[in-house]
Amino acid sequence: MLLEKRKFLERVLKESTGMDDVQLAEGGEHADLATTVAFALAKQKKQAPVKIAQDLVAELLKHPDLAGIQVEAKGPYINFIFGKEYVSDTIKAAVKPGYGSLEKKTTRVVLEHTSANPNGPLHVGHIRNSIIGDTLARAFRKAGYRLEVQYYVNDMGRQIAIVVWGFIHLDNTQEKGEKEDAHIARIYIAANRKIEEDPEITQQVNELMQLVEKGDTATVKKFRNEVTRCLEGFEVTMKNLNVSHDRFVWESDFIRNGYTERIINRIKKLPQARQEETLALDLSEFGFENKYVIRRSDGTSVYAARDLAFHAWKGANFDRMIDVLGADHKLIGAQLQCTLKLLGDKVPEIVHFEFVSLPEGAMSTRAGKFVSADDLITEINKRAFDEVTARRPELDEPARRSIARSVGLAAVRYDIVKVSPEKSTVFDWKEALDFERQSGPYIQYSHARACSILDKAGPFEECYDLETPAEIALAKQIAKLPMVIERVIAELRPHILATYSRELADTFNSFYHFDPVLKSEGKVRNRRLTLVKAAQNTLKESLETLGIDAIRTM
RNA sequence: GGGCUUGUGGCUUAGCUUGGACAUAGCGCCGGGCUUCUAACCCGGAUGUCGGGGGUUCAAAUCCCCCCAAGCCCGCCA
Repeated sequence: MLLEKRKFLERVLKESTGMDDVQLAEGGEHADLATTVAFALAKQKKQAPVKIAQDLVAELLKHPDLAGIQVEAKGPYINFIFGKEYVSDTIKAAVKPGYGSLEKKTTRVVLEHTSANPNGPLHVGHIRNSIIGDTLARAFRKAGYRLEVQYYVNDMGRQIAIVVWGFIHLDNTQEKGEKEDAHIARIYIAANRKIEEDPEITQQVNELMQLVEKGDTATVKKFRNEVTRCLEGFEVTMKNLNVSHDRFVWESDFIRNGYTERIINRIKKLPQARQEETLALDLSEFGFENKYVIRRSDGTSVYAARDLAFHAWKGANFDRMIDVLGADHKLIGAQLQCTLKLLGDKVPEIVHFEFVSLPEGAMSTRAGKFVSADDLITEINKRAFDEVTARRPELDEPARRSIARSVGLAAVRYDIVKVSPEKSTVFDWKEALDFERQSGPYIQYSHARACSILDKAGPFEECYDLETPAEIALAKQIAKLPMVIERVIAELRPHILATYSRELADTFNSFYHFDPVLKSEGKVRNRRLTLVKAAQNTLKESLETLGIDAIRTM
């Protein structure tokens, strides 16, 4: 497909020009691939770029391996346009199940995402992490990697101590039908109010934290109990979002199993270590101004120490580590990477995403200012159900509910994954509830249309020779999927797949409009049905990699 | 104060890592299209000093410098 063709042309061009960078790029409407290498050569050879392009094309035309590829110079640009064989090879590959998967690799990858503090329900900021992380996970599996997805449970933080304090000292009755994580948030918010009124409580919270550090059985049990309840709530939310983890790793385990002590001992030996009352690292030579504290003066470890232990453990068990973290972790992430490098350990690749805020400002669990993921899902399912009911009144209620669930999920996931991670966003109800173009449901709809055609068609003989502009445009869009998967992995940017899937749906809808399938006859009908099958399969593979249900009807 | 990220038509957004052919698309706006494979659709039109200024280059939304604005970060918190 395009991926192979690109690699092939890159090699041929390198041989022909002697250039290291052959500047091969997508040619837009001019070509399938194009190069501007003539400009660079112009300087070297002191000739006009147009002439160089012409000469290079003349040379390339003699190349035996380039048969079937149209090569032409358009001014200084050299365009490559692939012929029938490329199109038919694409369709042959794309009708097969699993299209877009890359070859199996032996690399073991561990990917960590979400890892929200268990002090309240997941909100629309947390699920940006979940959805970016889960989409990356799906892309890694599609790209042939061996992958384990982990959730790092922060079970010894101050926030959890505040929750536990609240459960001991405040009215902690759970309201009827109240979800575990919502219950915990309510107590957490109330406890924080009390602390504001009475600063003495902070002392009691500190005592709870010290008891946990010491491993006091009763207190540890209380912490574990509340955290477990909160995680149960998270798992319901994540299941509703098609997000899953293979393993939950508990922070406090890294104290108990001695890993934290072990890494602290290794850190002590670093030349950057400064042991005074505290153990800290001086990373100023790497541009970090403040000292990086590893152990408090009272001998207890800080979060950073446990996090280092966690990553040392991951590094020993996996070839590649990927963390999906909010932009607020940029500094500590960089300090962590720096320290692991000094220790000679494997360093994680960190994907940072910028914040999601509300129109009225930043979200805060403590202040109770957030839109929970559960509320979003409830609202969107309601909206989707109304929409399905209006469009498909003939379907029974369970069928409409099922479609609505998939459509709602598609809207939420796509709305979040389509934006580049480095962009901060403001949560907007109107946009989140939109099912029109540039939405997940739009892509699902194209897929459902393709399924509908195939269902009505009955058996047909596959035919791979395409003719019309709309057919060929669709085939060439289909050809890009493997390259898109590779780019998502290389750049760790899942929104690339979101953009691609939307463009694929656009191209399919244009084809659908211009080239009738079921009404055409003979060979034309067969080749269009084959193309529809290829498009349907490519849409399905793309949607599933985005974690969106490829429903057959809607 | 220092650091990181962002700034693209009224709103949202792709492209920026790898400079190159008329800057991507949606919403909204204007005009068309359902007795025809699902109109959650399609076709056409209007709308842009790519935050501002300077520089590098044959060529800058893309690279460099300065400035402005927004978000985030700078704890013996996690």
